[in-house]
Amino acid sequence: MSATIYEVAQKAGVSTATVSRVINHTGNVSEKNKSKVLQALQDCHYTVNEMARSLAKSSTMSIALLAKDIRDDYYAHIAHAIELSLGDLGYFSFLCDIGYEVSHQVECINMMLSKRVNAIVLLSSPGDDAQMISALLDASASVPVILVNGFIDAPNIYCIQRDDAFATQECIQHLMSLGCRKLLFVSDFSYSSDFIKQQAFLKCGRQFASEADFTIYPSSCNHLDCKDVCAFIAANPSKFDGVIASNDIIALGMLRNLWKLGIKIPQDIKLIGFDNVVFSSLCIPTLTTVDNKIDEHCKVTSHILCSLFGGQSLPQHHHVIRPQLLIRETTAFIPENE
Amino acid sequence: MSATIYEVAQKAGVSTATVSRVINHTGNVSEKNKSKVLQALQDCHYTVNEMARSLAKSSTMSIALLAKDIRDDYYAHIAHAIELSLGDLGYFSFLCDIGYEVSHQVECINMMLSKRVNAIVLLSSPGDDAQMISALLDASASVPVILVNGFIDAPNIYCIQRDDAFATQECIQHLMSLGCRKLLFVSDFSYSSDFIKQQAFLKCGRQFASEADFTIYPSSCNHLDCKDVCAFIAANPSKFDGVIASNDIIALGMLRNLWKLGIKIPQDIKLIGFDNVVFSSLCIPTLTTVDNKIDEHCKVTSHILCSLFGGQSLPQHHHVIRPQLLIRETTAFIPENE
DNA sequence: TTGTAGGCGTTATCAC
DNA sequence: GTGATAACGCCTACAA
Repeated sequence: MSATIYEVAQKAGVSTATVSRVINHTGNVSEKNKSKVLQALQDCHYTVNEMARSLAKSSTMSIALLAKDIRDDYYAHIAHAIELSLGDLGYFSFLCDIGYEVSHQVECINMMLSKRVNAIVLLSSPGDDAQMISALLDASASVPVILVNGFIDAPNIYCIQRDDAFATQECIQHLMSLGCRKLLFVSDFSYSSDFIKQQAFLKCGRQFASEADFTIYPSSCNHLDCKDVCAFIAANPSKFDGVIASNDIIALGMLRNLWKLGIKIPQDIKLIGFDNVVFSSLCIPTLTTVDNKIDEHCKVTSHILCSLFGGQSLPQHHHVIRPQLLIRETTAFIPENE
Repeated sequence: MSATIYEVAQKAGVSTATVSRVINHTGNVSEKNKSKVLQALQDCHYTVNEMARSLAKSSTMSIALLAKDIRDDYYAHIAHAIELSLGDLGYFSFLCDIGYEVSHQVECINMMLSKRVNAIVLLSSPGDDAQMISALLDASASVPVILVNGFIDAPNIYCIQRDDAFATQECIQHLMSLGCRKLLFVSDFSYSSDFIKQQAFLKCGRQFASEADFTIYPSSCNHLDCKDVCAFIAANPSKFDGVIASNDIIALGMLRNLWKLGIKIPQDIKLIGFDNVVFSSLCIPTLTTVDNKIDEHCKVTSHILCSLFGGQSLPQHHHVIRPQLLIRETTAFIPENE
């Protein structure tokens, strides 16, 4: 148990008001009293009680970062950057795992309201669950809500969205420019972004219906069970010439499994992933992938929060970030006569 | 601004005590009053103020998880698991980035004390900085401190350490059993565990001095600039037959770069990494690596915290976890006559 | 079963 | 410059 301000005041022979002034550098205190207080503070091993302080000031100077799964590299990076930039502003931010279960997610949001945080940043799509959306709307009534990769159109909710549809289009255009005409989309459908990519893929399919084939692999895949897709591809060797995987882990799993099946990349099939994980540039051949522009996410998020706390109103509630296609060896151009 | 308990009491026509009883399911309240309160709670959009509650109960039911860098997969996993198991106990835990700068780390620890958390879990070695150790000792005077991969011998400090020396020994034994006699250790020396591995490597070097050569690559390496080591190896083709990299990223970087230089793995050189990252089983050839047994870390950490909060005293303050060598293709045995 | 009132540790507004 | 003292919102004996 740390000492209270009373004990310090008593030991220093002054009032609690004076002690408070010294602690917070507010108001004038005579040098003599100041040093007495400083000494007493030391002697008592005093640590301020933030509960009491927050209660008295009715402000916590804290921000909650909520993620479904902090093990996700993408969100860990964003969280890290936000913590840094907000720390500079004097705000304390912390990260919470809210899990995949909606009821628990809602509980966490309410918990944050109980803790009287100054803002809630949701690092992941709220999905389309009505309960979750309603919880966020409720929250936005008392505190600004930032959605990183989600969208809710409401007064106190600010959204930053990655344009996955655009990125998917870029992938397709790239593949087609290389001569691919038989495209396959593979995903584990565990993120809402997977569906956005799928929709964009289908849309391009309709757009280019006369020029190329667009297929969606119907089962969910991850790096462990991508053997099924690969076997499927190997069984129909001439059916596909370009594959888009919704993330690098799947792509890398496929890269290995297709290699084992004797399918050459990029000669036989070209392959693209998403996320630009470290290993995408270490594999053989290096993986063409999409960079999520995490830095930009962070910049925008920080900017929103800073403006908000700086008392400025933000006209723009919806920010779109365009990912960038990184062309590497899995989509290298191979001249026909080779 | 959420309503206070007073407003709810007034609206329901009861006292604040009754409202509090309803909120906390403590004490008996007549059905009639209960429903009145419940209704008022709804009408006022009441959210409990945790600051006030914590102050009154002088307990926050919360635990701080501190990490130098939450982007580190290893710690993100541990943090995730701890959050889950503590949530079941009714404790709220949150993760904070404390950065690499000692002064900031100390600040964060003190901030946690101000917040009156019930425990501090440091997810990463405190290093040997005197300031940091002193801060942790101070903290342990008022709250239990758990060190995941660190060691300080003090009453209220509990330590969980990964036995990296043991793991390194295992790697060396494995390589020697395959006939390797010219071993190289490569690291980026950014973690304290890197030094432990290096020490263990040197110790084995002395132990097996008559049988084999042990070399430590003097510069710091990561996946980007591991080209230097690889060039060095290529320039002295017969000088090394086994490489231990202190983490998988370096190992995977080397795997690619050695391949580009025409050095065959495992035929020419055998390679081992550390951490068992996802891609270690997706690369070609698959990487022999060391699994950190994250699940065990979590189990032990959770167990310590549960016992502590359950009021039990823990005789054992130091837990050691043995990593496990996973033998894969980069150390496959190649018969001599092949 | 219910209400009153004191206390949790700070901050901040007054007088002095 | 300094010191009472009233908030801040909630919990919990204690009394009724």
